Amino acid sequence: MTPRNEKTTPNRGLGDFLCFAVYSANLAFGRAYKPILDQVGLTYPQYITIVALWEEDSQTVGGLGEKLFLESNTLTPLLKKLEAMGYVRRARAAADERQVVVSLTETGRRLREKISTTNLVKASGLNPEEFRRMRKGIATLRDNLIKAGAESAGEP
Amino acid sequence: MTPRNEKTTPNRGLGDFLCFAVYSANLAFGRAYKPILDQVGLTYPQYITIVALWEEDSQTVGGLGEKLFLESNTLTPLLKKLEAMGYVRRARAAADERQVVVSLTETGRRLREKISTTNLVKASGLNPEEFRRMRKGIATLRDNLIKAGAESAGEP
DNA sequence: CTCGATTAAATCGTATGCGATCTATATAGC
DNA sequence: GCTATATAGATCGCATACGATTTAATCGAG
Repeated sequence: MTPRNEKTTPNRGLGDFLCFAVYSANLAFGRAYKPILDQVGLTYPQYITIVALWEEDSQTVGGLGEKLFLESNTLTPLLKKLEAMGYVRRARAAADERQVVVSLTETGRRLREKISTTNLVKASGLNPEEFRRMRKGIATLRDNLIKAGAESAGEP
Repeated sequence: MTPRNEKTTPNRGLGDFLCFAVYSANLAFGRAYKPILDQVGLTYPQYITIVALWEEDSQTVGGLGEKLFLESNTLTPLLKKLEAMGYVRRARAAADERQVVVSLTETGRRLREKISTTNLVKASGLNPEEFRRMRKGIATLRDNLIKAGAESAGEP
């Protein structure tokens, strides 16, 4: 019934999967950052959250989630840990008591000078131009995936 | 003491971080795969593990871990779930009882025909040539990060 | 003004990652 | 052949992700 069957499902290995390249590169980044972040007691996702707050302080949990592509179920526990460490404050918004505004403490702001990632940029092995192209390409890929998901979910 | 202080820590936002592009793209891939994998009851890491077994069946836990960049502490529970679902078998190697060999069941092999990722390739928005370049670029980036980590850890 | 619908966080359960440790097996020296 | 060491998985605890639900506050139609 199915002669020449092998051709229907070509023998693609892990190395042929773009998703695996991204998956494994993400693990590698987390491991590369670890020795640096250990010095200030941050995990990798906590660090990314701090970076978002350096860029714009005093954001709501929802606003932070939009930028980080995370929901409150992930962010709330993470932010509580950052608060317990003294890097951020969490306060209900006066205008809308449903919202929680997250702000950096002075200690949180000072982390910026304590965390140097220049070694990591070197470790990437990319020159500034390659670095920029790669970053843009991956961000576009991400946005394409999100857009396609939104379209197939809701109305096209 | 530190005049012109702003220049020492330039205002880089999330969008300037290659690591964040990779981090968020990885989340996006997991979400894009979800509706497809839900049909066969697999999670995204479980799927990647199955792909590794399609490429080469009957691997030890350690061998699988090398290809997936994962340790036994992550793989063992995942493989037990795949075994409970009937997609793989786990058996101690006769030659060396310390090793556990993981093999696909017939059901596990048949998943290959049931999971179609052509829609996802389209969703990436990349033509075959761009797709290939992106995949290679990210894999190289990953390998550079791993190499740099190994060098700074052990002897240079 | 009031009640149903909506929205923002938080909570809960499950599944990864991963450091640290444990157990069982295999190997090396003597 | 016996013991010390090394190796392969497994176990445990903690920190994300995330679907589903809950709680509390706001909004809106009447």
